[in-house]
Amino acid sequence: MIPRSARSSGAALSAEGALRTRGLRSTMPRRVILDVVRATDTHPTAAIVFERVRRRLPRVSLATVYRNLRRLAAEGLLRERVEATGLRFDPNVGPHDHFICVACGRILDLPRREGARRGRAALSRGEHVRTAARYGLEVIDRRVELYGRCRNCRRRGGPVSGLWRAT
Amino acid sequence: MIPRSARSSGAALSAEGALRTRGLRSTMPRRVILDVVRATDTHPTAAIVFERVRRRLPRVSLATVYRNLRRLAAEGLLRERVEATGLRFDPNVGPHDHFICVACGRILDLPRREGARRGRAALSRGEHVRTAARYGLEVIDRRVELYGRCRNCRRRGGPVSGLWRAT
DNA sequence: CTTGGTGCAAACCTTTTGCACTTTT
DNA sequence: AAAAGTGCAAAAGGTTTGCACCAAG
Repeated sequence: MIPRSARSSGAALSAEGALRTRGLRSTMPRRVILDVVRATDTHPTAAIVFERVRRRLPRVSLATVYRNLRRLAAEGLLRERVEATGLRFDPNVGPHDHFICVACGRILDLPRREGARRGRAALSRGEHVRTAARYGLEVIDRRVELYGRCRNCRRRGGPVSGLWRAT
Repeated sequence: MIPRSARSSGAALSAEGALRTRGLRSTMPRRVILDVVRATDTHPTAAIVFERVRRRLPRVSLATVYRNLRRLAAEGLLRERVEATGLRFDPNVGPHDHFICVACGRILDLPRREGARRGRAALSRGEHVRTAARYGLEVIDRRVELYGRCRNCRRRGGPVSGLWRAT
C-alpha cells in the first residue's frame, strides 16, 4: 500500500547504524530483532518475532525479544501497537493509518492524505484536528484504523468473520 | 463533549428494558453491571466495574463481570475497546471518536463530523473512506483516536507525561 | 574495567474456563 | 422443569522482573 522504499524513515541505515544513532549498544540479538521486524509488513507480535529470531539465534530468550522490542519502540526505531491479540510491532515509523480486513484479518498500511507534507504542519489540517480545535484541544498525534473488507475478500464475497470484534 | 442525553443510543431504556430488547435474561448482576457502566464517562476497565458492582452486590465474582461485559458488548449495549492497560467499556454505542490527553490521561468523547446523518451513509464521506476506496477497500467501520493535551493541561502548561506511549 | 545486555525461571496481571449450584423464564 | 446465569477456583495467555553470567564500549 505504501511503497516499500518509503516505509521506514531511517530504514536506509543498517540495523547497526540505526542503533548507533540512538546510542544503543549493538548486540547480536538486538540487531537481529530489528532486522526481523524490518523485513516484515504484517505488524508481527512478539511471539512471531521471537520465533523468527530464534531461527538465526537459537539461544535468544523471549525476555530479550520483549525487552528489545520495547526499547526499540521507545527509541523510535519501531512503532508499538496495542491489538486485541496483544502487542504488535511496526517497522514503519512514519505517519500512516491502517486498514484491517474483517474477513481475512490482514492489516494494510494506508498513506496519510497529508503525507506529502512534513512535521507538525501536516497535522494542522484534516477534519479531526479541526473538530478537536473547536473544543480547545491540542492534537499532537493520531491513530486511525479503518475496518472493512479488502479487495480480495470483496471479490470472493468472503463473509465478515468472527474475528471482527468491536473496535 | 457529547451531550449526555445523546451519549448512548437506547440509553433511554432502563437496564431492564434494554436487556429485554436483546432477549437477555434480566439477572441482578447483569442489570447492575450495565447500570454501573452507563453511569460512567471514563471508559472503565473490568476491574473498576467489578469494584463498583461489588459495592451494591458484595457477592458477585469477577468472572461474572467479565462474562457480562463481554456479552453486553456483543449485544451492542456497550462498546468494548482495547487499550494498553486492558479492556475498557464504553456505554456510548453511537458513532464517535476519542481524544486522549497525554498529560493527564483523560479520555474525551468527540462527536463525529457526520454524526448528524445515520447508518452506512454516514461513512460514505470523509477523507479516510475516500483514501481507502482508492485502493478498492470497502470500509465498514472506523476507529479514530487523537492524542494531545486537553484544555486544562494546555492552560497549566502540564508536560507530556510518561503515560504517552506510542499509539 | 565498567556498564549494559542476556538467558533462565519465576512472578504478574488480566482474562477465560470447568463445574456444581442457583435463578430466571 | 429446562435453560441460562452465577460463584469459586483453577488455568491460560501474554508480558515483566530478579538475578547471576557475559559482552560491548
